[in-house]
Amino acid sequence: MVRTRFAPSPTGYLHIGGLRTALYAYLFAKKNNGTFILRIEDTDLERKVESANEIIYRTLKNSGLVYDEGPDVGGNYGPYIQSERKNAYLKFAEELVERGGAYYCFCTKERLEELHEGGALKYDKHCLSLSKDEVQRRIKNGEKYVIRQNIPLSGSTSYTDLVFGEIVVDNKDLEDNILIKSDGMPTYNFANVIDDHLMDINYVIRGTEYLSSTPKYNLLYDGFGWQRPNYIHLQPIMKDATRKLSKRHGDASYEDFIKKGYLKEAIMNYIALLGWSPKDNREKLSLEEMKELFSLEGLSKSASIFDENKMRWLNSLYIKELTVDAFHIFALPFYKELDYLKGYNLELLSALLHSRTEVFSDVAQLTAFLNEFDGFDLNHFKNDKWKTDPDLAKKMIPSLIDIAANNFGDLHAALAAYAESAGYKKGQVLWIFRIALTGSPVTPGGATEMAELIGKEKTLERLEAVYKRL
RNA sequence: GGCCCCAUGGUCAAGCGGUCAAGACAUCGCCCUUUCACGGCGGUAACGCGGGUUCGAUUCCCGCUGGGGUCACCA
Repeated sequence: MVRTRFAPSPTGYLHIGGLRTALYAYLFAKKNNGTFILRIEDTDLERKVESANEIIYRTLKNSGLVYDEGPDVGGNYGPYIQSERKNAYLKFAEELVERGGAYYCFCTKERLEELHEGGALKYDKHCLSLSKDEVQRRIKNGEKYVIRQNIPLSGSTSYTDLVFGEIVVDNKDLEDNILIKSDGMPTYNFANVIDDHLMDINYVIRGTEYLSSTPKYNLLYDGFGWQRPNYIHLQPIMKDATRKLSKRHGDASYEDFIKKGYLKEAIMNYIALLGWSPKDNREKLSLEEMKELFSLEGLSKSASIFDENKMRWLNSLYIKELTVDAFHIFALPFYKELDYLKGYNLELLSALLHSRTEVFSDVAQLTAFLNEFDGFDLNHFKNDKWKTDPDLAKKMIPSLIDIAANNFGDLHAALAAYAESAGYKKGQVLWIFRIALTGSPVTPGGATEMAELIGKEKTLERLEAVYKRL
């Protein structure tokens, strides 16, 4: 039975990199009919952000990564928040001390600093030599202490990572890290191992920042006589060639992308492809399909750079699959942001925008011409293909006004008839009509569609205004 | 700096000793067209460098270079 876990620390919003780790852990579990667990790692009281837990629950649920066990859904291995498990850790640490895998340390911050300033690369095991009696005495005296892992000075520790293969690290390169802090809380190093064991996690999926420290954790498993889990380490998602995607630099959060008008299907689909590819190289995949196709062999050993362009493309694919009605519901909040849209037929607008929108926030750009009409560049009338220019526009517009005033109900036919009788190409008439009406060479639809959207009254208003400028 | 990891087009990526080195995004061109977009077709563009091993290396080994990670009472 496969049991995987996603174990974020609640320090803020959930960003794309963390979400992808969660996605892979989820997919691997589901692919193997296993269990996916959420555990909150909040042992660092100082960095803890109160609302962060809720954001994590919400993001995971909204994005479709339903966890089988977790703080807010329960399970047989609870509690699922480390701060609520505090009492358990010390007991295990004490057991490990008994077994020789750890020891009490009373060294002060000052001594540690001196040590480093003296050129020491790691802790010198100073307190390892303390006798049991002395340790007991000093604890009784109320001296502050930590518990450190006792790592052998020689030999090496290795393990097989499921994506990177065998990793060997010399024990001398490992430090006697602190397991229990002086505030009584465990460090990540310790809590992580204890909880993974207690929760029967047998596949640990996490970022490569742990790749070379995993031997330390394995030594802990060994020290307790526990079975080591399997490890799957993931390379990070990068912002560019040298920088990791980070919370700091703005918009790497899942919820920010949703706010920008990305569909969750597109986000999940895209991040799945950043570091993994299915056997058949398909690119548009639903969560269900990913569950089916997921395999460890498809995981990449190198980091990948986040490319919003490609996510936009995927998003446009998912938007096109929406019905116009569904599109309209998604678009509505974005329309509301745009005051100038008041009074327009928004259903009609949605129908026009549906095939032209990659991300919903694009609607501002796509409809800008409705707001920025006055004073547009008259050179837009110039079109090489249709051989039109402002002069031709000036000549044509009085007739166009006439047609719009009298044949608005059947504009297209009327304009076509006019073109024929006046000896113009239909394209010429329509180009000039559209520019005169919108002031923009790029519009979400043709001349008559724009007229329908803008309405008869305003159409006439705009045509006349343009004529005056010419 | 020590240790660990990585290295195919601008980007994501197939490839796992013999390929004209896939595909996708982006980009460019053409077609379609009532503009734009959609759609269709096509083009440009890659194995970091140097040694081995081999009849033959993008693929295996070593070194270099480049990049990342890690060396906390953070996770």
